[in-house]
This record gives sequence, structure tokens and C-alpha cells, in this order.
Amino acid sequence: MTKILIVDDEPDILEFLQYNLEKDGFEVSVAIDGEEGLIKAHSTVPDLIVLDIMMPRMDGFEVCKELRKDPKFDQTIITFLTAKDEDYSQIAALDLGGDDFITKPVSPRVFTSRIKALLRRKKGSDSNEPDQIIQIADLVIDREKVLVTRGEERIELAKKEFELFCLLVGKPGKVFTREEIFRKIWGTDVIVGNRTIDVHIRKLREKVGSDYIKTIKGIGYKFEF
Amino acid sequence: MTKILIVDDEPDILEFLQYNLEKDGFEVSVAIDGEEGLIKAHSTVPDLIVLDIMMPRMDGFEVCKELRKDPKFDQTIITFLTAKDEDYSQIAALDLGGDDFITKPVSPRVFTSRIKALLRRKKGSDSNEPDQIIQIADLVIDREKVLVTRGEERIELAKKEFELFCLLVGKPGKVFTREEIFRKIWGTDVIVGNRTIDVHIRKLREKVGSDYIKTIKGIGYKFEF
DNA sequence: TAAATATTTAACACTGAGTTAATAAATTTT
DNA sequence: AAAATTTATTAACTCAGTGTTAAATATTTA
Repeated sequence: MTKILIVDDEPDILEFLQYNLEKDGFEVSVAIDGEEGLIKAHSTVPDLIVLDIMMPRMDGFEVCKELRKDPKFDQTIITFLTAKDEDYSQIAALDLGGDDFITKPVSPRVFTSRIKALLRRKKGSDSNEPDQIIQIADLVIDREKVLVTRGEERIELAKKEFELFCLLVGKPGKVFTREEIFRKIWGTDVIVGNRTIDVHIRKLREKVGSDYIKTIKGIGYKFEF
Repeated sequence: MTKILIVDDEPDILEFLQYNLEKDGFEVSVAIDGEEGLIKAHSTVPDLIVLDIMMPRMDGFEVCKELRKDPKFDQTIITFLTAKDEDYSQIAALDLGGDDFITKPVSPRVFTSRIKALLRRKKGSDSNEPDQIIQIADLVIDREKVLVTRGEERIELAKKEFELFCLLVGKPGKVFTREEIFRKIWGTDVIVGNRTIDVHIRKLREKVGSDYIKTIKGIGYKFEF
């Protein structure tokens, strides 16, 4: 049974979302503010948490930051709910460990379909799908064999290098912020210096060729071909 | 469900407008003066607020100014309602963060069609697309890829340029004052010289073409096509 | 255990995005 | 039409953000 926790200070929205998700067979719990949200999160350990950003006392960002400190929630998807349309504060939100951003107002259909998409994404990421081989540009990336091949040439990457490369290749074109990369490769509890990514990026470029990984200054890196 | 708040000190008008909007399926709340308007705005967070200008105690302009301080209402459309002979400059209203100006007396047909037009404009701007792609004119703006494309041509924008462009494109036609732009791109704590925006606008025009961004002298800039 | 390899740190070089400042041009006000 | 105000343009400057390298740790392998 997939458990979902919704945290929002507006009872109407809470009820609305709860109703729609339960209709689709999810086990839904709700909280009316950030603090209650944290408590319920710890007691139920949901698969997915919907967090309103604007809330009294403790806003969604803070709740997210707290949750991300606890490895118990490493596998928990967090999505923000907001009435705002800010471009780069979205990146700030993703930096904090959010997985998605849903803008209010949202129709029940769109809402539940996004929730399901997120859950699918997660399931896909930690199960043994046969889809372990990615072919992109002139590269073949085999996750199972932990091997990158270009034509006949085998490119041997170290573990961290490979993880980093897979992350970038996983969404070609998408810009990953440094924070995002740290979170997804190193996790939330490990802290490493801020030149570490550069060094790995450099080695990757050295090994796979310098044309694939592009720097977006002030934002992050992306894979492109 | 689209929520609309009407604030006007004349009960007749209130009832008249409420009746007509509810007939068209909107969720309407009303307030008899500015202060009540603010309170109801905070409790319901409407999608659109109709504000009469001439009101006792707190006029429409003041209400608008208050609302615009709160990011909660960034996505809320505000339209002013004014008698034909009141000579308030529309510019002042738009400067305060208003989106439109409706002159009394107005026929129900015209009124609801204006409201619907405003809501359409908004819906286009904050799409809930999972991939954050905006298509406008001959441009494609991909927030995730931090990339603007015109036809086959890729237009590479720097971070600030991209943010600024996204802001303007987010509400096509809306005039953003310099203050507004500073607030939303630089934030309230950073202080930069007052020619900085011009330079960024110039670079944007250089890169995306000079026809899209229009200067409204004495007010600000807008995206148009 | 030592050797080999992977990862991180630290120190410094470099680049260009972002800003400023100065001047020109456009527009509005007087 | 002159003065004042606002915006455009240009070029120079600065420093935050990256790149690079080598040396120090950590981890794996022999």
C-alpha cells in the first residue's frame, strides 16, 4: 500500500487532495501545519509527501530540510505545492531535496497523474528493470556492467564517476545544480568540499570526452550531445 | 474551481457581479470594504480579485499595494473597477501590480468576458506541465534545461538573463516595473545600481531579438509578440 | 601488509557573468 | 526650444564560480 502524507494549512485543499488520492487507492494521512507534518512523517514514514510551501509557523522548505536530515526519508519523495510561479526558487526547492513542484490551482486529474508519475519514477529507479542499458549519442552505458563504451573503445569509470555520469545522462539536457548532484550522489549526511564535483567532472571529461558535459555557470552541469 | 473575490462598497453592484459570475460557475466571495477585502483575500487566496477604487476607509489602490507585498498573491490577478468619470491614471494602477482596469458601468456580458480573458492569460502562464516548457511566439523556453530555442537556433542565456526572460515571458503583455523586477530577480536584500536592469535587457534583446521586449518609459518593461 | 586505485582536499589560475560608470540618445516636462 | 528626466549603449572592471593540478586520505585489491 502506497502511503502519502499531505501537509497544507488550508483544510479545504487538504480535504480535496485527500479525497482524490484515496479515491485512487492511496493510504492518505494529512497535517495542518509543518510541525504536525513532521510528527506524522516520522510515525508513518510515507512513500510520498506533498508539502505546501506557505504555511504558518514552519514552512514547507523548513519541513523538507528537516526531513532530509534523516536517512529514514532517503527513499521518500517530496513534492512542493505552491501558488507561486518563481523560476529559480524552484531550483532552491530542488536544492533542499524536493523532487517536484506542483502549482496551485491544480485539477484533481493533473494532480493525481503527477503523483503517480513521481511514484513510477521512484519505482523505476530502485528496481531491476531490464532497461539497464542506455544508448545515447555514440555512447553505450551499461548500468549492470558498470561500463561505458564508445564504439569499440571501453571507457572504465570509477564508481563515483559512473554514478555522476549516469545521473547526468539520465536526463539529457536537464541542468543539475551542484546541490542536486551532491544530494543524489553523496546523500544528505555526507559533506564534502565544494571542489569535489569539479574534480569528478574533470575526470569524466578526460575519460569520455570533453564535449558531452557542459557547465552552466552559476547553475550547474548538464549532459548534452 | 476558480475563486474570485469582489470588493466594492455598493451592495447592489456586489450582488449584481456575484450573481453573474456564479452563473458562469465561479466560486465568488464578496467584501464590502477594503479591510474586509484583505481579510477575505487572505482566507480564500482567490485566483482573481476585483477591486473597486473608490471605497471608504481603505481604497482599492491601498488594498492592492498590501496584497502585492505578500508573495502568496503573486499568482493572483487583480483588476480595478472604476467609474468612467473618475480620472485615475491607469498607469498608477498597473504600477501597483494591477492587471487590468474595468470601467463602470459595465454590462454583465462584457464583465464576465473580461474576467475570463484575464483568467485565460494566467492559465497560459503557469502551466502545470511536468517539463516546465513554455512555448510562446516562435520561442521555446525550457526551464529545466535552462535553454531558449527559436526554430533550430539555440539561444544561450546566462543565469540572470534567463531569470529575467522567464519573468517577463511568464506574463506576456504585463508591464513589470523596475521595482518589481528587482524584487523578483535580485530579491530584497541585494542592492544593485539602477542601470543594471537596462544592461540585462539590452543583452536579452541582443540575443533573443529586439522585437520581444518593449520599454514602457517611466514604468518598466514587458514581453510582447 | 603492502600496493594499487579511488576519492577528497587544498592551493592557485582562470574565465566570463554581472556590475558599474560614463556618455549618448530618446522622451517628457517646463 | 531648453531643461530635466529616463533609458540605451558601450566599455572597463571585479570577483564569484570553475578549472586544473598535485598532494593527502581513504578504500580496495593482491
